[in-house]
Amino acid sequence: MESERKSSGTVGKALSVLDLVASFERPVRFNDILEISPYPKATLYRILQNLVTEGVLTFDRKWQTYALGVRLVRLAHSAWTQSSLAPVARPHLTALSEVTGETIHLAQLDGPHVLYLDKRDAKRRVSMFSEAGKVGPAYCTGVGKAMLAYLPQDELERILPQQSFHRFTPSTICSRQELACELRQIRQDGFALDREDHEPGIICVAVPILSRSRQMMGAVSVTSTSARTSLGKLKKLVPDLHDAAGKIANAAEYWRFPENERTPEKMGI
Amino acid sequence: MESERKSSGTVGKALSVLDLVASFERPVRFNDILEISPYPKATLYRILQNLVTEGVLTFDRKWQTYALGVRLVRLAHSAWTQSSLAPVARPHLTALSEVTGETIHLAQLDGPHVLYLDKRDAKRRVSMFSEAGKVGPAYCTGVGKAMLAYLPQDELERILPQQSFHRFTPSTICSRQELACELRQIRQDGFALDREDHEPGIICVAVPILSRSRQMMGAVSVTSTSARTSLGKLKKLVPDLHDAAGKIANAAEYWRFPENERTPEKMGI
DNA sequence: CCTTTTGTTCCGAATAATGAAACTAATATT
DNA sequence: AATATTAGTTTCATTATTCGGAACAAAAGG
Repeated sequence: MESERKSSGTVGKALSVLDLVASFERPVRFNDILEISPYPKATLYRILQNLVTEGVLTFDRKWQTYALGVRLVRLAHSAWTQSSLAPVARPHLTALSEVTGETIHLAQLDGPHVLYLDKRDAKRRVSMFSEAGKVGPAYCTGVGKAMLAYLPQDELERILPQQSFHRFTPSTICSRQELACELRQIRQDGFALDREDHEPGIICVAVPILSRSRQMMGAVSVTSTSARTSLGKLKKLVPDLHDAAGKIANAAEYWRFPENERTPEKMGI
Repeated sequence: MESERKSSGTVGKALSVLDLVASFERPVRFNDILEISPYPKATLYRILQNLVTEGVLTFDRKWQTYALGVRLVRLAHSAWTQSSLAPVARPHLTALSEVTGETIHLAQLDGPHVLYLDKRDAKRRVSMFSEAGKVGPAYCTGVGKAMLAYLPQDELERILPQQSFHRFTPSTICSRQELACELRQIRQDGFALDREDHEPGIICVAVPILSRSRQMMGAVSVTSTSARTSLGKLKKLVPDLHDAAGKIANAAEYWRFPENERTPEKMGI
């Protein structure tokens, strides 16, 4: 396991420690965290204690383990409601899943990662909490590539060095050069393909969600298996995807300020 | 709007500001936050900037608004997975919802609040993200009272002063004395009732989830409307609730450490 | 009983946060 | 258009926290 980059501010350090704890999938002991943390023992100790008293970490004194606290769940609910595309996108995802009959994903970028915010299963029609909040790599997923392709140059350059370029399958993109080339292609086509880049047998088409001012807000995708369908057939769904993405972008722009004390006109858009 | 209590540590302040932002249901401007914050302008400004650079808040420069960032959603997913009862309780909630045919809630305490972690609707069989993470008052909900009743004295005393005792309906409990009395009754009965305490027409039975060492871990409830059923009939479901709560507690104790490097025996339980 | 590993406390030095006030940029008012 | 008001940002000397090496304590393992 690698050690994270040392953050500067006090809150940055605290958050980085939260990330460390989150990187385990189980409650962890002090030493587990210490081993992968860039902080000296005493410092880490104090940060952990701090986080525990703030209720954002919990400490199980019986097993001497730390785990992320439920306070975060409450904050995340607000985040999901007030700042992600999820609530606004919900009806459109449902519609899309009915039209296509395939698995649908809604994602946004969280730093260098793809963060899934909603999902419709091919069978089950409803999204689940346990799916939202998952992260994946950006350079080798449909939604990830669709988003990277429409990111402003400066942000892209900040994010690219943080991609791992790990080879998951024979068709995974493994270098900045290849990726740059692929992104150009995506901008030309208006959609991104996942040709079993991340998981063998899993293919997908994704389109970016763009605001009227062409700002990249997220991405939607349709996923399937190469056994059930082909990339060619999936491509036929691109118009439906663009349609959904457009509707989501629109809905987001209009619903963001329900009580429009400040109308778009006033702000000069 | 009231101003929050000033937290001591640097991270505490940062978190309290996050709470402030979360307390709005929409993106907010600097001054909106300033008005309800206990911090001077410059201080709040710096804290906000910090949080933005950490990615835990986002700033929309077009509208000059702050909103909780998606980074929190990722952290919450880990919290939900590694520290809440939700993943472990899931199958048991499903079973309970099938037996009762009514709405089921799973909740834990988050400070003085009830935090809902999962929900099964009477109709739709699956839980949704938008439901998990919601908070409610503890003193006037079934799950809340069930949990308070089994809280250690010292923790209870820390939490009680933080209850608002707002009168939502004619039957809401509005004082510490009444509540203390009700909690005694609950400990005697082993279950809590919501007699339209919080919302008119909504009734519910709740039981605490207790570990083998009688530690309170959370609560489960069955909710219905007074139009459809009665408290008397709901009470008949108490055995099913206790059954589910017991199973959840068991599952939690055994599944908490999947790879038991440290077995309960070793730890001397 | 001793050794090793793991967790906790101390305290002077280093760093970061504080907040009043001055300043700039947007709106509103006359 | 000029002025007043409100909203947002920067500065800087002061103050409060955090840092982290090292010593200490407590378990776990021999």
